[in-house]
Amino acid sequence: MASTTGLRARVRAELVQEIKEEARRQVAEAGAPALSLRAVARQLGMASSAIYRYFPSRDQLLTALIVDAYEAVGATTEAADAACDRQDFVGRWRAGCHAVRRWALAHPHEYALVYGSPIPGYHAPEDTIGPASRVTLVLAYVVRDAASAGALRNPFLPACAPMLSATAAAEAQRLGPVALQGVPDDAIIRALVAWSQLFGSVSFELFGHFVGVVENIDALFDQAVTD
Amino acid sequence: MASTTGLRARVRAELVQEIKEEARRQVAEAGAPALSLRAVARQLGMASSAIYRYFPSRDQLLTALIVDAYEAVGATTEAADAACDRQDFVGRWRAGCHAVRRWALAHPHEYALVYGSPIPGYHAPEDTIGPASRVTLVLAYVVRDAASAGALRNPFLPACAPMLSATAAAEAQRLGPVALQGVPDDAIIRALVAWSQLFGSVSFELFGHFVGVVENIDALFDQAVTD
DNA sequence: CCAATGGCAAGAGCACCGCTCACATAACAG
DNA sequence: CTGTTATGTGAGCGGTGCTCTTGCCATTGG
Repeated sequence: MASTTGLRARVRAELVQEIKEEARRQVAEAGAPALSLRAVARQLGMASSAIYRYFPSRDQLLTALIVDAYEAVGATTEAADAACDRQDFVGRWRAGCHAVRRWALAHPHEYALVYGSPIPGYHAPEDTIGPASRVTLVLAYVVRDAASAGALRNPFLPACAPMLSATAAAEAQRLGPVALQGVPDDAIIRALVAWSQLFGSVSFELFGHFVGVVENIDALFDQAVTD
Repeated sequence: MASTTGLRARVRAELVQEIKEEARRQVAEAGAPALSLRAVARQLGMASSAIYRYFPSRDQLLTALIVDAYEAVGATTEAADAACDRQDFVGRWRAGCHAVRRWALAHPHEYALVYGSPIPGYHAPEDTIGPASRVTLVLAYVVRDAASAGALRNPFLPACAPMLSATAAAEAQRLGPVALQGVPDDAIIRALVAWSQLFGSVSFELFGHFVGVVENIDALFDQAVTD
């Protein structure tokens, strides 16, 4: 059992990897719409039709890239969080947010792939929601840990909060059964707001609706919104 | 002088309008990438090459649609703001935000066109920045009016604020020379954060990163972030 | 009132795209 | 060794954006 499977399966896996690498290179260079199966095949020195032995369609290839991108940003965010003092909740939160932003600036096209406009006819298969929630879970755990440590500031939420509680609980349930147990509803909502704000500013920065400011914006944002 | 220009120019303008309408229909139906000049020409009963008499390229057609979309969302936002009591700053702010969100939900593909991932090789020409700032200006004016009326809450910004002041002033200058005169820097920054948060949550909702909650999220968001 | 100019539509054509299919070929299982 | 199965090939279909030549016909100048 020198090889986990036959030789054939191994070279196949390698080729799948090569195709994805070349495709990722093209996406990083010219964006997702410019990804061409024929160009990938040309670059790899094979017939264009051979690609279809490994990916049944262009969309499936893109899906694979999307999953990889989710995993990549999730991994860097987890790493940034793991490098922090576990009790420094503010630091962990900021580290996570900055990791997301840094990754986005380093891989703008891949960021657009996962957090930009979706492919028009595209519906995400189930394989993507797991990797997609990795980065979300990092921040959710920070909030949970802070809550369980009693480090969350007093709520200053207005009167409309009660009607939100039910939906907040449902949202927490969807995110992950154990992610947000025992976290006050208002904290969940504030975290949700902060979470969408993070990706809003990153998108604005990346897509050119901003000019400068943003490093400061990001540094300010978490300090103003979470605790 | 029954016609502003010759008859020829008028029928030309009509045809330009027809092309844009059909193109907008296609974009609204299947998204920007699915826009096909040939399909537009087919629908209009003309040869595909004839389109190029009116739009030099597919990108130019898309640019025209982008400008129109900016104007549309800007107009509805302005209308929503104009319908409010001028002194009800919270109400004006909320009305503006909800107008943006309502328009986005009604025209998801056009929203993606202007606030989603940019076309990869695309650089916005100058014609777009004017219409683009219409909706921004509405909210900026609300902040300015609230500031001049002294209705802004006390700042609760942390120590990093000073270094932001210069960039905030520059940002305000860029936005429009008269838009944010006399507004405290910290208010500008909070407005900027709120502004990106608005589009962040709208994008999340539209692009499927949310499930429910969002109506409440939006109602909550402005109440928590501005005054 | 006629003729010339120039905007306009049409169609063929180029290079590219995603994708399919029939066919050769190589590696595997028995 | 033989049959099966997975893999690579090339032609081909219909689609795309875009260019170019050709010819029509309305507007305009004389």
